[in-house]
Formats: sequence, C-alpha cells, structure tokens
Amino acid sequence: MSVRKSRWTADLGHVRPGQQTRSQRTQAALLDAAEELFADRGVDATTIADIAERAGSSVGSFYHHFRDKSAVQYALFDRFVAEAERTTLDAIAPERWEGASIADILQSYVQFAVISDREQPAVKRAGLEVARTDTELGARFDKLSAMLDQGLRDLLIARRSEIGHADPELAVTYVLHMLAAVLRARLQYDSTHTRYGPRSDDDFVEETTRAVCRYLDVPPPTGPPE
Amino acid sequence: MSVRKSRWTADLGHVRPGQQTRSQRTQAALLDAAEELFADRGVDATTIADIAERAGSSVGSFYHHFRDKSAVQYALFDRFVAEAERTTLDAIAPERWEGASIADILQSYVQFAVISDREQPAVKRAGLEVARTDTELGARFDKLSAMLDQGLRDLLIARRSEIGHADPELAVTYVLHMLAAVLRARLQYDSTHTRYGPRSDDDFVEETTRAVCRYLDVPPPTGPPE
DNA sequence: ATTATCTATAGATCTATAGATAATGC
DNA sequence: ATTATCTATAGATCTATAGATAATGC
Repeated sequence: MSVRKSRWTADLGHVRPGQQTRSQRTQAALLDAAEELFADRGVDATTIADIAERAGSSVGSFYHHFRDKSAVQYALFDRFVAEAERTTLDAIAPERWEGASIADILQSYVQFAVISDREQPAVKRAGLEVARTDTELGARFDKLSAMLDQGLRDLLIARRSEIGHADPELAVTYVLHMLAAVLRARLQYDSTHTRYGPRSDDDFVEETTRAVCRYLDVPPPTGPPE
Repeated sequence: MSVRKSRWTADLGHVRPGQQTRSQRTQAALLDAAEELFADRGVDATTIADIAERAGSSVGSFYHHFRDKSAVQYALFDRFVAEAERTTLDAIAPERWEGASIADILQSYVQFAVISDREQPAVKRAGLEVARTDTELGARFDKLSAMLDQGLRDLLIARRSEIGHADPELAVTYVLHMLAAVLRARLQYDSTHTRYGPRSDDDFVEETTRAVCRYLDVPPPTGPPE
C-alpha cells in the first residue's frame, strides 16, 4: 500500500516541486522577494500581492507554487537552516581547531558571524523575524542554536584548564549567552535605528573578543584577525 | 486666536479624556488587555475584538476611547516611557552614586533591570514589541535609551581613572552595548523558548557584573547584591 | 499534453461607524 | 443633558480559488 501523494512535496513545506526551468526561476524570485519583504516590514505586514509584485509575478502564480504564506516561511527557513547547519557543522569540527586556544576560537567565531551578517543581512533577519512568530519554526531555530551552542561548548570545555573562573561550566554558559546576545543586537540595531554600539566592525570584533577573554581570564588571541 | 481642539486630547495619542469614573475604569481595562495581548501575540495578531473581549468591554466602547489600534500603542507607550523616564532619571542621578565604584554602579544597574523585568514582564515586552513596528515610537524608544545610555556613560566616564583599558571611551561604549544586549536577550528568551543562558537570576546578575568588571579591569563589587 | 501563468473575484476577516440604549452626575 | 456603552453592520483589505490563456518540452 502506498500513501497517496498530494500535489505538494512535503505536507509541512507545501512547496510545489517545479518541473520546468521557468517554474524554478519564478519560485526562486518569489522566495527572494518574500525574504526581503519579511526582513524589512515583517511577515504580517507583507501581503501575497506584495510578494508577487516584487517578484514580477502574480498572485495566482504564487499560489501555484506555495499553499499559503506560511509555506513560504517554511521554505525560506529551509534554505536558511540548511545553509546554517552546513557552516555550523564545519565551524565546530574539533579537527579544525587542533592547537587553537580559547581566544583563537572565540575571535574566529565572532569574526565569522559579523562577516556573514554583512554579506546577507536579509537572510538572517528574515530568519529571526519568521522564527519569532511561528512556534514550530521557533523550535527548529532553537535546535540549530542548540547545535552551535553545544559545539562551541565542547570546544571550550575541552580547554577548561585555560579558564580562570571558579566554575568553568557556568562561565562557558555565560559566554555563549553573551555572544548570542551581542551579535543579535548588532544585527538588529543595524537594520533599524542607529544605536550606540561600537561603530566599526573591527572595533566590535576586537572588543567582543577582549571582553570574553578577560571574563574567562584567558590570554588574548595571538594575532589580530586575519 | 485659539486652535480648535478636536475631541481627542492630543493628535498623536488619539485618546479621549474620560469624564466619568466608569469611563476611566474601562479605558484602563482596555489598556491592560491590549498590553498583555501585544506582549503575548504581537500587535498584528491582536484584533480590536480581542482587546475588547479581554477587557470585558465592547468594540464600540473601544472606539469611544481610542481612535484606532495605533492610538492604544501610543497610549501604552506613554505609560511605559513616563514610568521608565522617572526611574531612569532617578537611577542615573550623580548624587545617588557619590563614593560608589564602577563595579557598584554596574551591579546595581543589572540587578535593577532584572528585578523590574520580573515584576512587570508584559510592560516591557509590549514596549519592545510596539517600538519594533512603528517608526515614530521606535524613535521615542531610542531617545529613552539614549538618555539612559548617556547617564550611565557619564557616571562611568567620571570614574575613568579606574578603567584598565587603552581606550576608556570605547570600553564604556562597548559595556553599554553589551548590557543592553544581554538584558534584552534574557527578557525575550525567557518569554518564548527555554534557552541556554544562566538559569537563575542571581547567577545572571553575578556573571554579568563579573564580565563587565573584568573587561574594564576594575575591582569586583565590594559586597554581594543586597 | 502538460505545466505555468495571468486576471478577476468570491469569501473571510478585520476595522470603524451608525444608531439605539443605559448610566452618570450637575 | 451629557457621557458611556452596546449591538449590528457597512466598507476595506487580504486570502485563496476558478477559469481562461500562454509557454514548455516530449
């Protein structure tokens, strides 16, 4: 007995698999348009007509590709999570960090996060915006965060003897919380209002690294960021 | 020549000044209901009917008091900003901190922020939620942030000789950014998903204080938080 | 022949008002 | 007499579909 397949690939995403080249182009255009609009105005303030118009498509075509607005959210999230998982798994691979000190690891991480935010700000902001509203996507986002969190945690804990803090586990927990917070704040503030953080990215990376190193009481990174 | 007054007090708030005791009760109930709903589901997902129902009132009555949904946002923001300005001005008064070290000031600030978040989480979260969507309210929120920022900055800069950092101004800027970020993150994470920050408020206050003190290279607070 | 796209629009949802009824306090 | 409240509903907005037309590739 075979389960009857609906016209939609998976039941969660509700995205129609395109069978023509033209179809895939349109679908990609719709996704890109939605991503930008979600990041700019938020999901609720974006109508299907907005998305279709910006993509140079039509409402009817939108519904040919996606079951409804939430289907685009899921699809966007898929793109986002897939990419993020790949880079995260790569980044936290222990082999990658043999011989590296805590300071080296943290500096590289902050630097990487800042650079990727600069390159594709809409992607991550749309991700955050979308995860904020939907419970299920929020859970998925949490899972991704947990993976990154655990990976970094392992890297740091493996070097616990370097740490000058009475409770190294707590210290590592705090560092991870702090990094997530300041990186997120910088991404969001930047997009909306002018704020009062360090103006240049270089200053931000340097001071963030300094802050966590001093907190953990580990020596600063050997060299400046490459 | 006198300007013709509309039935609405100010043109921005669009709130009708109640003239009966009953009226003021209803208006307060509507505000409270809106505050909770905004904090929970967000502004867009909240309908006028939702607000009226939770307040034990009616749609018609809502429109008797407020011109539209944005009027409630402005009114809520007024309550929020008025309260926040008072406590902020009080908190950053230089007289208050004579003889206090940098560590004392920062510890008290973090502690105060955490406690007030615990007491009225809906207030601040609704404030953040509302400021996020509306440009004008965002600007007003920024002004409040700037006041707090400047006040704390002055307090810290006045003690710059304590600071062990090559660029004390930059260091203070970073500390303020960091505090805003970690406090906000804790407030928001707490409300949504379980996260990976320090579990207890006491740990959070202690580690945050430790982090900024070590970063600035100033001695830790003299005593534990009262 | 099949798949993709478009225009037009029905249906659902929410906002905001009109008009009738009830409560207040001078 | 004035102010506040309620119910019912018109009007606006957005979602999602139907049905007709155009493009694709076997």
